Amino acid sequence: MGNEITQQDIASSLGVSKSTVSLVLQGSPLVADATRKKVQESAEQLGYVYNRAAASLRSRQTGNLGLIVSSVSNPFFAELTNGVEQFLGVEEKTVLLGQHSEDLAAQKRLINSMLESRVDGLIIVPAYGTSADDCSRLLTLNIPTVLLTRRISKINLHYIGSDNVSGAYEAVRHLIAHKRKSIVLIGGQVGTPAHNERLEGLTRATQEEKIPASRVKIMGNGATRQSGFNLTQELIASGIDNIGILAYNDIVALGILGALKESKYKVGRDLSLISIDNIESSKFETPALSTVDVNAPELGRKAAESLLQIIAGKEKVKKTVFLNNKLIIRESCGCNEDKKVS
Amino acid sequence: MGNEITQQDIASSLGVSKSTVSLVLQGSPLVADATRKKVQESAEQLGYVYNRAAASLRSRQTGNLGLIVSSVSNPFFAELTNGVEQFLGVEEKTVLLGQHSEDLAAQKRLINSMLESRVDGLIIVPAYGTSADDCSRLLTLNIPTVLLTRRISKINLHYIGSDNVSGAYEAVRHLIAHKRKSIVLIGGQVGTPAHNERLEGLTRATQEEKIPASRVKIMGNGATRQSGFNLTQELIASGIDNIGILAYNDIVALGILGALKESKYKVGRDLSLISIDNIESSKFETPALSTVDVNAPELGRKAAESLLQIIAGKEKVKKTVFLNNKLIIRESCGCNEDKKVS
DNA sequence: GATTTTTTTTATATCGTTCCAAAAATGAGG
DNA sequence: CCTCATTTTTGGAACGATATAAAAAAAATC
Repeated sequence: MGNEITQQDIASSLGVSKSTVSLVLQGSPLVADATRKKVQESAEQLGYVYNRAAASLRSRQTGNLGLIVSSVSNPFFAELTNGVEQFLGVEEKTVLLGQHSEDLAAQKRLINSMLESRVDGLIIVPAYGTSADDCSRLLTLNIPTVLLTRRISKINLHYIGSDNVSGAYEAVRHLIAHKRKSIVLIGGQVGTPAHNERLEGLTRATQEEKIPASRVKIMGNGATRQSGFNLTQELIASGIDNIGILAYNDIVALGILGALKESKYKVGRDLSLISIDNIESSKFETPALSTVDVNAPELGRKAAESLLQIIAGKEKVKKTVFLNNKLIIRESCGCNEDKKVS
Repeated sequence: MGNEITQQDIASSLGVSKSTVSLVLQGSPLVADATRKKVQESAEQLGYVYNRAAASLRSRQTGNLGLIVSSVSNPFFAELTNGVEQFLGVEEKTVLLGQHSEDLAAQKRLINSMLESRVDGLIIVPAYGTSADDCSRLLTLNIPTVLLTRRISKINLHYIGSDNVSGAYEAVRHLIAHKRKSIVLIGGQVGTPAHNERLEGLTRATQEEKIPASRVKIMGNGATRQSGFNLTQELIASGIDNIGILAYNDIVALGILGALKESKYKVGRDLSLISIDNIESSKFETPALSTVDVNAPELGRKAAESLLQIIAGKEKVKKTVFLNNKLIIRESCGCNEDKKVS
């Protein structure tokens, strides 16, 4: 377990001061080239490993960034995580990962743990039901924070997400273009900003197209595959007639697909289904999912990029950013069954 | 950005020494109950946040553990990550996440970054082609390390993985029980330990059942959905007749399924398919995948548990642990088509 | 060669905690 | 009340780096 090599050891081995060594290892331009080279060689040769904890104690920057998501087993969050990690890896930052599984207590523990680790900043997909209060710590401590894909009302924090309203709007317009007579929104946590926004887009489209409210149905709650399955079974039991389904997200859509597979209804022909997210596997389903691409990896990258900007002090004012999304037409809407619809 | 609250501040506010405060916050039993309570209340009231970097500088324990996987976008690694994180979260450890995407240089950067963060230990799913040399740093620095699901030859490190040999063996025996006349192994990185082991299990089964070597085919390389798709197209072009396919893993199997969907062959009827892993979505595919359950979350948990043991000094001798797996019969093998096979 | 300017190096204090050994307080036994 | 054992508290060094300001060395100017 031989004692660790420190900058002092390098300094001693060369007869220079540890200040000089520190400067070299920080990549400072102040030190003479010849000296720099000597130091680097000695560091290499001695097997020196930079000690970030020690450095951060004095410099007040850890290079650690926290990422808190629901669960990486959910492909959407996995893609988000992937995007974040990809960007930050290149920037030589270290990612502390936490998963709250929609448990507020777990989320609280995670945030606290990351504060103890003195993360320079934090990217959070807040758990359902997170209140402004739950984030008060972040505000009083003034930790650079970006909320990702889920907003919290009455709180002044940066937010990056997809434009849910326009996404849902485009999707529902397309459903209606397929001559579907009624529209059903399946899944999602009713009352959350994300659900409200999708509902708003849906409503705007149905109103524009004069679909009476009686022909619009909202079926919550839950954003899992299982809940998509269950809700659809309910729906089938209550009777389906030429409907257009907007799935809260792809995961829910997979459950919907599963339930319909066991029924007499054929997706695309008897009904149209469009969801939101465009996770990687959605194009491989049968039928391939028509879905609104929110580009999760890009969302992750943008959040990470944004966070670094905030940390660098270049974004004083809290911003809310909606990334554009794009309706991807595949099979589940019915575009391969009847004539294509623009 | 008001200055931070330190243990000294708590101490001053109560007129005790910072040593006492430190003891309380470490949960030491040495301090009197009344004092403990005072300190805890004051800490709470002042909004104190423990500084782990400072603590670890002196105590030489960071509570940070590194996890390096290929990519969390791959559901198998996501489930592994989930298991690890779940276990360590409860143990109050912080997980530093890294993804190498099978890039050796990236992996090297990640390992180095984690060493700089002074992780107490490391769980690694090594990138393809990782040599003993690439891990020499870990050995000389004597960092507690667990290799997860992928072995590296000629290196003395703890390893936890699934029993590939028996998994492949059981799967292939089942394929043969379905009266499939030839056996094809699709996907995987040929030459890696994991591939060799699965091949060994396959070979043992085919030899036992007197399938001549001429009726056994190995199709590498690649462990992605796309490679499964491509290899299967090749296979179809070269002609299929009553074959049993062992897919290297579920992801590859998804590609295989995709390619066959476009062909005249029906999985289960014209051929049998069994894969390895049992990722969550495999039961939802059409047909549902028959697959060898390796229980990825459990592998992750066990790796984490094991790592903590090693860190605690309770596992001096390097161990290689194979977790049991279990063949899960669903549809893709054909058990729903013809009579069930035991 | 003396003076000024620029480049390079360094000494010292400091970050917030834990460790250690010793001091102080408390309790028990006579 | 004194002694001894036990419990509780404490001061100060230490961990390994960075920041700061000043010193030393080198280069430029006259």
